[in-house]
Amino acid sequence: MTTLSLQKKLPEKFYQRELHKIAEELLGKIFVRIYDETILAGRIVEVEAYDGRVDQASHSFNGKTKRNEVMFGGGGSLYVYFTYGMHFCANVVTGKVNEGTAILLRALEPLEGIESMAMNRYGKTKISEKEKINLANGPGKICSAFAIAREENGTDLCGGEIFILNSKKIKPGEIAEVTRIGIKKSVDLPWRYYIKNNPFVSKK
DNA sequence: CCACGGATTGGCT
DNA sequence: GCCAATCCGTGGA
Repeated sequence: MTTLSLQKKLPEKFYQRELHKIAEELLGKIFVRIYDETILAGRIVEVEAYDGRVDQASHSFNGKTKRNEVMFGGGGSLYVYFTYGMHFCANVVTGKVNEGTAILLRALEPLEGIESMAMNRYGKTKISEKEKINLANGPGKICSAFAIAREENGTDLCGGEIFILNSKKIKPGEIAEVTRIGIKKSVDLPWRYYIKNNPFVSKK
């Protein structure tokens, strides 16, 4: 193992704070899933914030439904949804109960369990550098590589086999704050955050 | 009840 | 750069 084991798991309190503060702090942290006795891990390099109180692009904007109820459950769990008939996307739920805020994981830099992630996504263990770049540089790709699907919706990030490890904060100057991708509403909110010059970011 | 379209991806032009 | 693939939650009738 690497230095991963020296890092601490982020506690519930980390998630029960202000959405955008958490979004920026999530950059650089390590998203981990223990899956089939293998450690899968990637550094978070790109996220997007969604706030149903003011943001029409958020799934939670029109209030609680069966689909989005996890988003209203308070910080510290994983909100997974199915879209375009074929992809899953994973969000870190933030804030207080009934707030309806979450952070979409948009890109990870693969760190551990790369062969296992490659098998999940490409059906093979040996991949090229180009395939490694493409392993988790998109919200649907993350879920494919980490085998995250409907069953993982609502997973507690503080008590199970999916969690986030702490790491040094990324300096403000290293963080880009730009508009979000793939939405039709609230398109001008600069709520996409990524680590500047990181090759694993989905789109510059 | 039914039609619409989406927080995407990858392949083809 | 454009568009098909492929479900199903959601909202309007």
